[in-house]
Amino acid sequence: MPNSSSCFSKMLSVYVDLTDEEHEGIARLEKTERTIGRDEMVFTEGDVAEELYIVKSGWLCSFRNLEDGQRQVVQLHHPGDMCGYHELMLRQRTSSMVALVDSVLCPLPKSALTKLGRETPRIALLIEAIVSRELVAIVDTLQAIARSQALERVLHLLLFLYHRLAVINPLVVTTGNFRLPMTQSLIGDMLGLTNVSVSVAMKELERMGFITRERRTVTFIELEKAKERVDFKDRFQDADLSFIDTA
Amino acid sequence: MPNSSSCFSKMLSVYVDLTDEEHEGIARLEKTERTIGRDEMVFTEGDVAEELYIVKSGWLCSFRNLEDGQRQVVQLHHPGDMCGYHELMLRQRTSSMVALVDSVLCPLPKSALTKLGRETPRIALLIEAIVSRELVAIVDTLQAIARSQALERVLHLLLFLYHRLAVINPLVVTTGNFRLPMTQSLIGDMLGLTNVSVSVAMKELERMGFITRERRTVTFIELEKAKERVDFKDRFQDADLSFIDTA
DNA sequence: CGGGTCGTTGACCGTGATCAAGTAACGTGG
DNA sequence: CCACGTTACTTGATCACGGTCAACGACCCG
Repeated sequence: MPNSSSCFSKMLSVYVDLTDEEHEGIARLEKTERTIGRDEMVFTEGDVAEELYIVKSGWLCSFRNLEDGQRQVVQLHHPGDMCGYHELMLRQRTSSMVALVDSVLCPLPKSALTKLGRETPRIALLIEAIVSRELVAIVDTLQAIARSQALERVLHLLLFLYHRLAVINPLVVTTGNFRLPMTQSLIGDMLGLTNVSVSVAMKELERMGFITRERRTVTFIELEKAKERVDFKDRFQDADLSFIDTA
Repeated sequence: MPNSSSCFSKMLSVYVDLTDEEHEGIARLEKTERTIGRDEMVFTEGDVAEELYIVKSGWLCSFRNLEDGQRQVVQLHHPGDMCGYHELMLRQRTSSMVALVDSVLCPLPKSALTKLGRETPRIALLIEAIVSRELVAIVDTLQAIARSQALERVLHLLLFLYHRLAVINPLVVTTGNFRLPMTQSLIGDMLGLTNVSVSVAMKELERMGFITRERRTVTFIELEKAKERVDFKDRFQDADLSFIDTA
């Protein structure tokens, strides 16, 4: 399989030019594959955390089951993402991970990072940078939850997904639409809402002319107005990794 | 200044035994110091992000000013923390940072991480691990905000601070108390509440016998009951970094 | 055709926001 | 050391958003 077909390489290449050696290093990481069917669990809260994953294809979701029966969705994972690194320092999984659609993962042991650091230090740094950006994305979500109401929360999520998916699929930009394989309950569990308020919010977003919906496909009609409405910042732009080469 | 006095070394040593070489590597990072007075800004949203910091002493806080005049506190920084790394991959600061009390920082350029990766790869990995744990902490906050009410949110924050401060100051555990140099408005801005509900929540926590307050000092009376109440998980325990040495 | 999941709609209610007034603590200068 | 002004905290009244409960409708699959 040619290197160029690696989603992870593709994601990294958005930000730096990879050398042949680095391409090979990544290809080695993706040697093994694991196929996950829809609704299948990759791991469960409390499991011993030994691996990280690179998402080759599909959609996955990390979540926690709370004591009172509620659920908190922590993160969504798309092709090209690294995931499962929340427990890099911890013995046990702090969340469970489930596939929302049939997916393919490349598992790698935590120690692969040690190796990576020695052999291709630039990649190791890049991963560090990407983790830190993921942190910014989660803070964005936190802010949306803490400081805006249902409508804005839902709109923020849709905008985030639009921009995230556009990175690996330019079609999203040209058509303005993307598939959203999440139930409204799941969206609610991500945003601290109930399925009811998600339903109301999405209807209202449609009525206001921001989006249209067709089954599970969402189309943005007024992207710019939408971004303005929630003061959306695209963290996938504005990258600057020049520090990696100057040492 | 002897290496052992470095807060950062102390934090790292909690999890791995550092070699002399590694101690020296850290000491080099902390060569320069910058003193920050109370209420002084370290950097502001939109600034070009060129540095990271290690907190030598004090309390600092990262926050964002929202369009509508609200504020979102993103993170608190204590002695031994690394901070300012949210923008590792980004050109511009996504938040501002201010000192809550007189503080001392050690600034280091982003490129120091590149150097660190080459010279003391274990430390680089450790930093990576710590960043990922910070991510877990922020997810914990997100969960508290999204899925619990005012009383529980405030209690969660107090418990977090108790355990965080205990890492560097054993006195916190023996006395059960710590200083909280935050106004209730600031606490509200962290938890998505108003100063009013924070006030009510703290009064109620006192009435219920979880804590007592004396000025800005908080004392836990019923620590275990409190942890149970919010299902608090101490992320500063349960560390496992064995993967760092096996490569 | 029938069972199940998912989404929509409506009625009611509770938590916390908002507004406002009053109290306590702090810092500054006389 | 006190008088003053400022900031922080407390308390109460009102209101709105979203939760809860429930029923219904749409779509999917066997």
